[in-house]
Amino acid sequence: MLNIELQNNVHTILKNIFNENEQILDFIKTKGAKIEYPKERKFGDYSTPAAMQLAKILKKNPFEIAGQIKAELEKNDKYEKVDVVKPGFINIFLSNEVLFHELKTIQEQKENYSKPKEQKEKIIFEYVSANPTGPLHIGHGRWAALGDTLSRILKWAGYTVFREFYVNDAGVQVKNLNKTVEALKNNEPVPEDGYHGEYVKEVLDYGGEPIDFFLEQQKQTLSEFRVEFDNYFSEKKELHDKNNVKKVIEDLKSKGLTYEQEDALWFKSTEYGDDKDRVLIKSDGNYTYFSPDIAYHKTKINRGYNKIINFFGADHHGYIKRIKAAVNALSEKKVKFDVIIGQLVSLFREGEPVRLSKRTGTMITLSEVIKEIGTDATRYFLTAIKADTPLDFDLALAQKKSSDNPVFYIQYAFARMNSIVKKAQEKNVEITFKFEPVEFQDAERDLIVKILKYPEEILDAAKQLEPHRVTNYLLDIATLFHKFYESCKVIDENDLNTTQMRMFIVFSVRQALETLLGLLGINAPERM
RNA sequence: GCGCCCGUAGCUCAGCUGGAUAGAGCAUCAGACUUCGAAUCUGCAGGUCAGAGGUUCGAAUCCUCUCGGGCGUGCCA
Repeated sequence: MLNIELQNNVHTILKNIFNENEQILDFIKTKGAKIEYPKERKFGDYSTPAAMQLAKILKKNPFEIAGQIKAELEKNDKYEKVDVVKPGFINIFLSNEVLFHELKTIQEQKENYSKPKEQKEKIIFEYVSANPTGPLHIGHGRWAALGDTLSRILKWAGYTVFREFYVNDAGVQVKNLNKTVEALKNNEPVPEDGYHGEYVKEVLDYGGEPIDFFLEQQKQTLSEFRVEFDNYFSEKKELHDKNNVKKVIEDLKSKGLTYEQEDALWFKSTEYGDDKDRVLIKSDGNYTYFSPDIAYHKTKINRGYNKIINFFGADHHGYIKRIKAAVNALSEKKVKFDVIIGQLVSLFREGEPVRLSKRTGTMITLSEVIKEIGTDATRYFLTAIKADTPLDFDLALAQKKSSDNPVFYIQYAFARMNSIVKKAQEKNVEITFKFEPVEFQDAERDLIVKILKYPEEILDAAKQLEPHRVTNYLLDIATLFHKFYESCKVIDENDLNTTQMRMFIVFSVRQALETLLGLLGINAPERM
C-alpha cells in the first residue's frame, strides 16, 4: 500500500537526518508519522504533518524540519512533487506512473490486492444468538448484517474467523414457550409468563419441538439474508447434556474463585474487574443464566481460539464485565475478549414509528423487511451506520428505487461500468490497455486515488471492528465514479489512446467495487 | 445514586488513534439528456459540532463539569 510505503520512507529519512536520535526512534516506534488524505486537491494525494508532530519533541521549527524531509522525498521519483505549506505540512503528489502501476496490480491480483499474507489470530465470533422462541426481528438483522460483514472483513484481513450462533435452547424461556404451545393446543388462555404474540400459533401445525420450529425458521431467514454461520452451538446438547456447566463451576471452585453465601454459590468476578460478585447457583439449587454462559465461553477457550468477539445488544451491556471476568479467570488472561455493542433499531414508515413488540404480535419480522425491501437494501442500511449509534430505519425510504436510495446508487455505478464495456464490444473497440500516459483530469485522479485506498479501508475496519467504514467508503467510490462518468467520456473512437487509458481505469474500479460489494454481501448486478 | 452509550445542516447519519475552509444522502430552490444508461451530474442555500471551562502551535475529536436522550444497574433470561 502506497501510504504505508510513504510512511516508511518518511521514517527512514527521519532516521538519516537525525542520526538515529533516540527521540526519533521512539516516535517512529510509538506514534509514527501520520499519513493523511487531504480534502483539497491542491494539498496533494497524500499529506503528512510529521514535521509538526516532531517540532514539539525536537524543539525545532516545524517548517525547517519539513523542508529537510521534502528535499529527501523529492529524490524518489515515485513522488512527482513535494510541497511544504504554512506551519509545516508536507504535501505529496504521486507520479502518474505509480498510479498506473497500482491500478494494474489491482487488476492482476483481483480480490487479493494488498491483502495481508501473514496469518493473524484465531477468532471465534458470536453474533445474533437470538432465543429460538420466535422469529428474528430487525434488531437481530442489524447484528446479523454487521456480524456477517465484519467476519468477511476480518477474514480478508488475515484472521481465521469461526462464526457461531449460540442457541439458547435450555432455559426458562423454553419452558415458557412449551407451556404457551400446550395452552394454545388445548384452547386455554396463554399463561402470564408465556408468549402472547400471534406468531406462536404458527407452531401448532408443526410436529416437533416448538424450539426446533423457530430455529429452522431463523436459519431460513438468515439464509435469505446471506448470513452464514460455521456452527449453531446448542446450549442443551453441548453444555447441559455433557455436564459442562457443572465442570466449569468445579473448575472455578478449584481455583478458589467461588464462595458460598446465603445458600448460594458466588463467583469472585470482582477479582477480574467486575463491579460486584455474581451468583452461579441460586439458593434454590438452580443455575443462573450466567453459569451456562461461562461454560460456553470455556468451550471457546478450549477450542483453541486466542480471541473471542461477541456482538451484544445494548440492553446486554451490563453483562459484559462479568463475562470478561469469567474469560480472564478461565484463560488466565491469555485469551482476548472483545465486545461490540449494537444499539437498537427503531423502525419507521414515512416518519411514523412501527412497533415491534414481541408480546403484542404486531411485530415486524426481519423476514418481512427483507421481503419488502430486499436483502441488498436491508444489508446496506443496517451496515451503513456505526453499531454504536441508535438507528432509525425508515422502510418507505429504503424501498424507494430512486436516487434517494444509496444501494441503487452504488449498484448503478457498477452496472454503468459494465455498460461501458458492453458498448466497447458493440463498437468493436479492442481493449488492449496499451496507451501513452496522458495528464489526468481531476475526476480521473480523484477516482484513482480513492480506489487505491481500499485495502487500507478494509484493514481499518477490521482493526477497529467497524464494518460501517467499508459501507461508507463504497458510497464515496460510487460518487466519484459517477462524476468521472459525466466528465470523462470513456469511449472515443477519435482518441484511442485516451479510450484505452480510461478503459483501464474502469476495469480497475470495477474490480475493486466487486471485491467491496462481496465483503458487504451485496449483489453486484451487471444490469439493472 | 452509580455505570455504559448517544447529542454534528430541516431529517437520517459520516468524520472522533488531535491537523489545513466540518462532509454525504434526503428534503428545498435553480440548471444539464441528438453523445458510453438522467436510477446520473452541476450549482444555490442550509452549522454557536448540546453548553461551559481546560490541555496546545492546532480541538467536532483528548480531559473536567453542566444540560438533554437511551440503556443497564436481580439469587431474570
